[in-house]
Amino acid sequence: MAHFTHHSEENYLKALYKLSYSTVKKVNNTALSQLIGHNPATVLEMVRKLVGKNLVTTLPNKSLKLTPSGEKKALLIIRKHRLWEVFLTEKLNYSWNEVHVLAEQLEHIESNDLVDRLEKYLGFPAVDPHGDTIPDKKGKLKVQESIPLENAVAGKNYRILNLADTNDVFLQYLEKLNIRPGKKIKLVSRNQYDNSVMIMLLKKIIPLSEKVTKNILVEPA
Amino acid sequence: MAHFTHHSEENYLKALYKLSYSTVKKVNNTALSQLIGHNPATVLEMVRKLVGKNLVTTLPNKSLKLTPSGEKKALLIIRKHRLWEVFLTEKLNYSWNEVHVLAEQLEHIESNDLVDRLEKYLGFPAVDPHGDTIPDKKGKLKVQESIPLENAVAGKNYRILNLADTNDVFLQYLEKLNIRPGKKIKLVSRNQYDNSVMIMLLKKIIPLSEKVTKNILVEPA
DNA sequence: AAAAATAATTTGGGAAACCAAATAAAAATA
DNA sequence: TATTTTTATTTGGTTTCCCAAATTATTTTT
Repeated sequence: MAHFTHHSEENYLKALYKLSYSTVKKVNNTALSQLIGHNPATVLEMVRKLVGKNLVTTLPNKSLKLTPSGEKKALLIIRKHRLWEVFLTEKLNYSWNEVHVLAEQLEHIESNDLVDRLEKYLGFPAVDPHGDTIPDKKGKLKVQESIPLENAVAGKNYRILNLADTNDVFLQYLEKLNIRPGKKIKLVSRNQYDNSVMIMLLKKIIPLSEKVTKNILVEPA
Repeated sequence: MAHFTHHSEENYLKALYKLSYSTVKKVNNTALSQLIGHNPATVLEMVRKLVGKNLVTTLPNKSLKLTPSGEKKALLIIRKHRLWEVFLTEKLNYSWNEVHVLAEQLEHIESNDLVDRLEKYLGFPAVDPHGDTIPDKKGKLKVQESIPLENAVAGKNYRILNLADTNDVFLQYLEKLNIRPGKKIKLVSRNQYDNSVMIMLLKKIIPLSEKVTKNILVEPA
């Protein structure tokens, strides 16, 4: 039986992925045990199973690493998690700090097609409510370099990277507002009615229309 | 740990609920084993556990019955199942005959709040895509008085409520004819020879065999 | 009622995920 | 380097949900 094996297995993969990008000096059995809150013996057992499935490798110094296929699996789970989080906040009005627990359950629903449809339904969001980028259906995570300000998250800080429209009027308009690549801003709020936003730049609040936010590329800062 | 115990348990409750409203003469261990596809020994074990939790009782003649609290639990699972089915068809464009498998997974997500919000988001639908009524958040199911189209009266208007056969071929046949729960039809005439009927749907006359009319449930409209 | 058929129950296992406690190995420190 | 501390591994459990095969009711049929 397929059972809910995958449930546990997926949690291990996700944890290993997290650790690999965390500040933990060494991703070993102890670190993994602590993160997922299971006994080291249990963790060892599971890791061996994952090694057997070619999802994880243990380096000579005993630190753990996802194989390419393991990493892909992890990213596909993270994709599900983040898309469900978007759904919960955007459609069901959950606040962004209460969605995590629910998404932990939803991420284990077995159907890639379902998540692909969900993504489409949500309008292909670039980031989840926490501002983390969402891997694509192949498990590729775009390096977070640039997202349109349109898809940015209220309350977060950003650095302006690029302007996607070379129209002169547009550029001069931004210039007057002191908006240009390199500047640091905070997305204060978004108006659901017309998708305009308020940003804060150098202590000043500035309103920007949807058309403008579509053409300002930023990165989290 | 709470684990996924509930997952299996919930399936048993749901199965018992289904059986109690089916045409099965006696809801006993054998019937339950066959419906859920598990070994009789396994089923006996689970039933005993459920009896211990006061969710099921065994009558002196060994037939099984849900207690009030067991039935409520069952109905709350069915509520989740049906609301998720509505979501999948209405929002993610699944066709109504492919949502069942996915809803089987989604119905086990633990959060009543989530389903309540989902219900609100979907506009408090009365029925799922198959035409089955959705229990309310207290586990109450409104009774719908439906009659098979077979027994309907020529010349009267009806609304299709439900389809009594889940056979795929049957469902696809109806799908092609645009016949599904919610549609309004008129019974134009009945052929005494073979008990076939003519119905009118959207100005078009459609013939239906006796076998088909036995499995289409309608209410006067 | 006796035989046959059917249903319920018991018995002995199995796999998956867990754990605590003991031991072995490795790393850090004195 | 010797000692201590930390980490990895082994060993011997546990629980949950599942199975097949044997046994014991219980019903049905003859």
